[in-house]
Amino acid sequence: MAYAEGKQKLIDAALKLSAEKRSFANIGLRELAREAELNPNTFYRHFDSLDDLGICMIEDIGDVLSSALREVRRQKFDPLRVNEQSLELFFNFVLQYQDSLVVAAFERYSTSPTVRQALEGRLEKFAEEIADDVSKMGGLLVLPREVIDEVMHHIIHHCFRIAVDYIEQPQQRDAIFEETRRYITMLFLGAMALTDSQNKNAAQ
Amino acid sequence: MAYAEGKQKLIDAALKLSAEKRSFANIGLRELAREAELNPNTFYRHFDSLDDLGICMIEDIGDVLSSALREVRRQKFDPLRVNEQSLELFFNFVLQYQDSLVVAAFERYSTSPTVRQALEGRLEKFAEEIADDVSKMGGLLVLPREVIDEVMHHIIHHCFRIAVDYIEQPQQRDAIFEETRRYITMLFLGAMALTDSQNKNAAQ
DNA sequence: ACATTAAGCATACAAATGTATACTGGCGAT
DNA sequence: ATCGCCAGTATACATTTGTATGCTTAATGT
Repeated sequence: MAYAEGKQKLIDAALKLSAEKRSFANIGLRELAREAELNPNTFYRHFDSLDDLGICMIEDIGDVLSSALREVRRQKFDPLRVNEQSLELFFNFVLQYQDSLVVAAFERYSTSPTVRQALEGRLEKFAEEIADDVSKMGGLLVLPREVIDEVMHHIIHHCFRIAVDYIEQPQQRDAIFEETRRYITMLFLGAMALTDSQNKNAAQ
Repeated sequence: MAYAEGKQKLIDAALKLSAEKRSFANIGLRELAREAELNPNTFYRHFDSLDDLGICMIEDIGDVLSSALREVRRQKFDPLRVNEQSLELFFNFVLQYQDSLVVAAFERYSTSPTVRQALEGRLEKFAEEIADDVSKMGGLLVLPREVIDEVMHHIIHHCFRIAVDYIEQPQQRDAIFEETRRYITMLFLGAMALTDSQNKNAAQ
């Protein structure tokens, strides 16, 4: 069963306003109701508090991004030759879900610990999912799973950060694209070198 | 000439409240005056708007961190063997300037574009300063200056992000410390590998 | 067919907020 | 000695906010 009409309207309004104002924290209950074209008191029918709504919003965003990302990940992805194609997929994805991404990026440092926590969990899940893909297919990669996780963790955080820049600075998009590709290859190369040197040390 | 007493009080209050609430954006003028133990209207004597105060606050933070960091950077720093000592210095620095760091980390994604911009500028300056140090002393490092800049840029951003975690999750500090050390070595190793392979390609 | 419940509305009110106007004390320059 | 200015204050007011109470429907279960 989907959410009641009003509840969904309020969540949508929250997402929109959060993206606009770059903050969920200073949105008022009345402001929300206005945007959703509902009576202020209707809020109470669906939520206990603004925090409650915030968590619902994050979950909503998580679901949207999660299913969309699953689609993206069907594509081939060779981490050592990060090709234009897979990154283009990602950045298109970013542009398509602008609001969700901006809000997510922002709320990572947000006021409410509960909201932050909900978000952090989602992020780690993403990293794990992609690490799964990589480790399943990665022919060239001789990295242990834990290292892949570690690298993926860094990449996810990087991508989230620059996603906002990518959205808001259209004239810089090519540069960001290239920087990100370099970053990813750099990380994987570094991870291999580090793993290598540790193996040698252990063998001595 | 330093700021007038009241002005400084307001800036300090803003810093404190921002750190507490993890947001400068939803601090009210009256709330600010209350914290500074001043009459609400005194605000207008010193600032045109809350944004105006925000920029002053960022500059204040920047000055504090900048001079403190300069002290830290007097120490030796070998990027390939990131030793406990230099990282410890950094993390002690983080703990010492908690409020400033938390606010800075937070405002990077904040509401006001002007405040964000002011902050972004400061961050890049830090990265540059440290890159200077590294390139001056780095005996082992055969990296071109631009690559050092690039790596430093990533490191700075990483450090800012995890600084908040480091502050707020005391039981995780050792893990964060270790993760950061690995990250830095990984990045430098990767940068070297990447530069190498490009040189080879160019030589062919 | 009727009772119950969920979802929404209108009205109301105390509290807090931003801002305008007008006043006070101190300090430096003339 | 006093004039003007700077920092701070007091009072006032319209606006906005969160929330409480009670009313209307529409859907639902029995």
